[in-house]
Amino acid sequence: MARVASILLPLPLPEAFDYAEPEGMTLSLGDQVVVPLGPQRLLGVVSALRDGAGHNRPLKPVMEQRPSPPLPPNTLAFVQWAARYAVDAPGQPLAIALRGARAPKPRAERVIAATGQAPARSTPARQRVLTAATAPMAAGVLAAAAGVSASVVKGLVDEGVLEVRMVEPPLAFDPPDPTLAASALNPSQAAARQALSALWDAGGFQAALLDGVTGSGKTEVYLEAVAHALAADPQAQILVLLPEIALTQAVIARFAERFGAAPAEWHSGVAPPQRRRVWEAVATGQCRIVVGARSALFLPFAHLRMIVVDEEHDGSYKQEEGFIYQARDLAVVRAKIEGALVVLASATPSLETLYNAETGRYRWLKLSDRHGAAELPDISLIDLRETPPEHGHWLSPPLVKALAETYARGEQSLLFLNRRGYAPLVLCRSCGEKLTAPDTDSWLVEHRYTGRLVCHLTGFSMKKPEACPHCGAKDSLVSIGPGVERVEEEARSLFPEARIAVFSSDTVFDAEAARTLVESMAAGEIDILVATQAAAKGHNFPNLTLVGVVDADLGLRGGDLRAAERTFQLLAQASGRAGRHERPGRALLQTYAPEHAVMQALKDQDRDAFVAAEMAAREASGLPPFGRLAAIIATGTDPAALESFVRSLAAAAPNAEGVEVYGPADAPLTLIRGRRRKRFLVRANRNVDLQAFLAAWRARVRVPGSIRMTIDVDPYSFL
DNA sequence: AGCACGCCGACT
DNA sequence: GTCGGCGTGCTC
Repeated sequence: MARVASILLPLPLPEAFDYAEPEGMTLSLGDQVVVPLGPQRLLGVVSALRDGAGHNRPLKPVMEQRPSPPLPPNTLAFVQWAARYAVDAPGQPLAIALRGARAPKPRAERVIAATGQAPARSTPARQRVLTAATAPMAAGVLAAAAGVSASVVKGLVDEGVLEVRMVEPPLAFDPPDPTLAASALNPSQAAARQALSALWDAGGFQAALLDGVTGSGKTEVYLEAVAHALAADPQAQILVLLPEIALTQAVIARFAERFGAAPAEWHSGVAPPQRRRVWEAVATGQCRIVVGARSALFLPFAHLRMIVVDEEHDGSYKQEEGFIYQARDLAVVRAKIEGALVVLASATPSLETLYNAETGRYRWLKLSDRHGAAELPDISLIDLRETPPEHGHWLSPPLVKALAETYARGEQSLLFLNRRGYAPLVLCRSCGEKLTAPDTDSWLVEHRYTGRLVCHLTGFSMKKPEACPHCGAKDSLVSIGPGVERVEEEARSLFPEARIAVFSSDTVFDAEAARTLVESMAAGEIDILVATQAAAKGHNFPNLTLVGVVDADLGLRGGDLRAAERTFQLLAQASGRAGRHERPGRALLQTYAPEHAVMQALKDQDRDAFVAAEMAAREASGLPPFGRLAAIIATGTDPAALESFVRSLAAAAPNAEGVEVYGPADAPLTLIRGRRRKRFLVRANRNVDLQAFLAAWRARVRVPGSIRMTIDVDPYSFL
């Protein structure tokens, strides 16, 4: 009797589909297979095998068993766990896990090599080519190295002096050498490294919080912990997660320097053939270290022993679209499944992580010393009610004075404002209309560099109109509020001689541009840098001694659960940029609410006070980490259909002890891309199986085709 | 996710 | 009178 194979497909299907194992094929769990689905052929993974006796309907056979490495059992288990956690179809995380397996294989490369034969006629150009052709290389590279045109190279190939070879790209990664270049650690770092090594030696699942202020040298500590693991277990694989791609290059360079071999890189910018190479090397255990963004968590590690989540508090770990997950939380789960050590590192840990550290679930390792001679900056608050900026300006007199002093001393300043563009809002003086994107009710942001109005939510953009599109009044549009471009304009008018640059995702759109700007800042070629949060983290500017936060209250106005926490983290990071070397730094925060607990805690550099106040508030209302949240968002183009759906959804909510359902309510962003949006918020006690509740609820309703429903477990965005 | 089937507007 | 818009539903 033929066997039945359950095949998990990378599609939003509710379950695995069954296929027949054909004659002459022997499948194993995790095998990559190609199966028919309707008219298409799809790559899937064997998730179960059983005897075919008693099957009740004819099954299509598996078409092909791929020779590629199988998905390891732990990875499959993790994919299934993640799907249940997110209350989504297992095919969603599987699609992420197979992203490398589905990429095309790296193609053989054409290279040119010398044959040893001498040319019949030698010319200076030909001579230069032969001198340059020391090793096989691509034709274009050779021509460029010799400073000749492609035709010289081609002529030599035709004559047989050079030949074309096809070279298979290397699949293997160079092994890291843990003994190579150990960092010198200060006593505090050495103690933390010791503790991490001890946890690793203890074996099995272990979790630690590596908690140290900016500049305390967390990276060296985890590098040495990685070295310990690599040396102790020659099979051990290590994953380092970073919140954004911009940081990967710097971390990869550190690893390459420390271990003499570059680790594998994994994020959305990696080319497909390279992904395939990484995927297979990770699945076979050949690749030892991966540095990547959140999706690297779904790589098919054969023998994962350690995961580092750097900047664990960073909101970028929350994936908000498609398959919705929090990579930091799933990293802990993956470590549990693998029996590995997970290290969460941050200068401003999330309240969730601090809670776990306080309750002893995570080992809490504190780094106290700031590296070298650097001291923490002096932080003071500027009360904008007492010393407001001039009308239409955004820099208050005390901040302007500090900028002038810093500039006069030949030192650098950073003006931090977490707002792209010139002005966040454009309105008509004549009719009062706020300009919004079509089919969306979020404001259009004015960008002066490009002369356009941009919707930051949908990417819609238009040329700034001459007249109000609503009432037709001419020259009536006014720009309200500041963005980085406007602050730059103001700084230029105050300091016309100063070298001023803007660092935002509009001026720095890729890793290369970021590196160039960071280097020129580090080299002292910029006096005043105006930056969004793109520049708040990770970089080290020795001559930066003043950080001015233009609008410290910005984050507090959002009114969502983590507003205070995020503001504290962001401002602590931004002000931590100042004075990281010999010179003392200072940070000035412009605020209308200097008495707010967040501002006071920042001024006193008292993280513990902030955390204690915030924890007490969360505990009193049963919010995370003391309770759990989920959001349900329903969208639809037809308001009446949406309304009737959310009514039926509300009516279907199961009754459960320790669970409250709020809603339906209009989402703060009522309209996006022509779809109206409604939200429910679910709050549950920690001991409630929130996923089971949500799954049961969803099973009770039929979602009409015109309505889209999204479940967001542990939401970070409340829009 | 594809892809097909199926009912309502502007064209040869 | 058709070609085609994408709304709805199914794929082991």
